[in-house]
Amino acid sequence: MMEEKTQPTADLPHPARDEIVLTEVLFALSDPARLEIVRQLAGGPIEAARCNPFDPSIAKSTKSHLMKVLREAGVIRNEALARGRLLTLRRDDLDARFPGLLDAVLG
Amino acid sequence: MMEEKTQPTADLPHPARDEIVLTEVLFALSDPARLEIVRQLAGGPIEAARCNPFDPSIAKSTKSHLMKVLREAGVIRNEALARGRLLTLRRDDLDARFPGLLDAVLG
DNA sequence: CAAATGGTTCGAATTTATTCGAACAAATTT
DNA sequence: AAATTTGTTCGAATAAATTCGAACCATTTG
Repeated sequence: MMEEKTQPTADLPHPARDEIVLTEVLFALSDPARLEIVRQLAGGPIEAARCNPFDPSIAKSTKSHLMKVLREAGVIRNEALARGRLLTLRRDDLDARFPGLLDAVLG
Repeated sequence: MMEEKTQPTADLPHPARDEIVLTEVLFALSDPARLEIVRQLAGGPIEAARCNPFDPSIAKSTKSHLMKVLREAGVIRNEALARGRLLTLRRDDLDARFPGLLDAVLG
């Protein structure tokens, strides 16, 4: 059978609100680089290209992986937008699922 | 020179309140077994022997390690008490440092 | 004093996470 | 249409975390 090739501008899987797991969210937020991304997104959606994890020497595959961990935990949404990607903090879902958590983490 | 041998009932090091780091706290809480311990301690201090990480097949060295991660992150206090150890959630310190975080995590 | 209880530490083995470069693909620009 | 920009995925290398048993120790119990 043909192997499904990777689809770059494809829709990436996101957990539904009720599938978001607390320990996975905490883990996603427990990395300084990932937490910094979340802080940037707290001000509103950002295009991925404009979202820099303050370490300029980071490989783009590494940055992509940071986004993947956040996305799979349900912390951010990552959607195709024109040539790039739009990153959005899932504030509504997180607030509904774990009231007060995001506010506390964002300080 | 004599090597300092391990001191079992010794005072273990704890970070001061202002040394507690958010990402380390989040990491400590991101493990289900550790989070369960914290939930048990939310009701008040418990003797370590009475604090079970719901997996009965766990080695005692593993349990000790779980406590170590929580202690070094500043989440719990671990003090000598008679033959055993008394575990205390550092609620005051955590509330002062990261208001609302513990409440949000404990649900 | 001997044995049992409770718990830390060390070292080794295993499992997970991180990081990178290479390959690839879609949309845009030239 | 070719080149650029943007960003995912894969596989491999490395780094970190977890887990266990063994050794050890201090206090209490017999």
